[in-house]
Amino acid sequence: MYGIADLDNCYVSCERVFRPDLNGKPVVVLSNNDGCVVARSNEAKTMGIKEGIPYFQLAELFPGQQIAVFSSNYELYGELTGRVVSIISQEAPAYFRYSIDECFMYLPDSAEPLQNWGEHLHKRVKREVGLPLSIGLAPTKTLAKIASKLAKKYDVYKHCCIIDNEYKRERALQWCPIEDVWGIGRRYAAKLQSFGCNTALDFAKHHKDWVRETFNNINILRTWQELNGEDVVPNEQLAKKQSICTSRSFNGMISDIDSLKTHVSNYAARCAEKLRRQETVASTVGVFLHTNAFRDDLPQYWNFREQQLITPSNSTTTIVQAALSVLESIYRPGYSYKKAGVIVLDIRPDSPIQQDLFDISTQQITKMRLLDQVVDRINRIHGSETIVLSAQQYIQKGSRGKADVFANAIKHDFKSKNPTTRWSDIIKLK
DNA sequence: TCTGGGGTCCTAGGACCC
DNA sequence: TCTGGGGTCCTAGGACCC
Repeated sequence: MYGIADLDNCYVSCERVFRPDLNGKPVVVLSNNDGCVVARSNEAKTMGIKEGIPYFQLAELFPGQQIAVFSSNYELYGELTGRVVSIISQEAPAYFRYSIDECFMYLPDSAEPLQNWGEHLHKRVKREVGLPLSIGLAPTKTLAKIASKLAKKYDVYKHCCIIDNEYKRERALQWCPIEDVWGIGRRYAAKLQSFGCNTALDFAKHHKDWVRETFNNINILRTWQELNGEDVVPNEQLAKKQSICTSRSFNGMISDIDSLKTHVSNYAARCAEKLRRQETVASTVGVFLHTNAFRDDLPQYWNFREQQLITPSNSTTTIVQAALSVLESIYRPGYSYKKAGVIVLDIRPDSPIQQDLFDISTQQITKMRLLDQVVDRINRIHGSETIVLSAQQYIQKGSRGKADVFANAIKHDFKSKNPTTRWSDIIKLK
């Protein structure tokens, strides 16, 4: 039996942990740069606030309404959800983290009543972390996802819904709109609806050959099989990422290459750090650059290029150098850029690297490795960007203060504090 | 003024090999 | 007149997820 444990309205619920006064009220959390709505409380959903609407439209669309707004605070969400995963690791015999707010679990058939187990897990997470967790259990992951939606929607399930017989399966599929099925996105949903499939059940009742011929795609065939009770969606194979990307939209627009270099250096440094954290190296470094696609009044330019490293690496210095050289090759003056990003690819385990005959000496590699280790340690203890390469340093107009990395590049006007990770934000009781 | 960020997988088609 | 067959690898584009 598979289980999925899913936090309700994750970001909003995290914000409410330290703002219990907002329970029962409409709350939204915005994307980076306070761009658009990425999380909504149930009250905000009921009001009709759609996911993804730009923040600046909120006031126009819902004039005079009291809506609590937060910038995203990933430090907080990461820390709180980490606590939830730690509880799941104690309660579930096997699990894997699927996203920031979801864990798949595998539960062997046993005499233990699973309903009680699920309700216990929910209560424990609520008591110890303060976050609302919904649990769905079923013979396949796709059905478990549907069960968790039911668990969220109807109080009668007490936050844990189990699909464990044919009758419940049919009822659940009949209840579930086709576009809510895991693996059916907007495109497939529209196509299925054009064939009269409005619920998961309509789709599941079609013949397998019809699905094969109509879509000619293995993923949607698997979804169909899973809805019919066949466990075929592969379990997450690799915990390690095969590509790592760091990108940001700018607060405003940037035209000069020097500012772009600073940003790209920082994104590259983040990628290197992510590589080291998962003990891997990459052999390709790519950079992309965008103008603002929403501004049809301005000339548009988009480009992406990549470069092979002679020796696979996770060194900040090496990755930053490569990224900057790619940036220079794709940069075109005369445009206003809105977004840039660095992607590292061809990722493999960091151990016996094949040393290239023509690359820098082993001695130098060892030196850079030690430097990265020290920098990582200091940054971990004293906060994420205490030490940076000089290329990463933002030069503020008129001042040369401490590198204020990202902070002056991203807008977050409504950010909450970090009482669980920063001494300066710790909550004081009278 | 203002429109997110980070991933995975599949398929078709072209280049190239023997 | 008539121009094979089988395979791999790479890339771009499109779909999906949270």
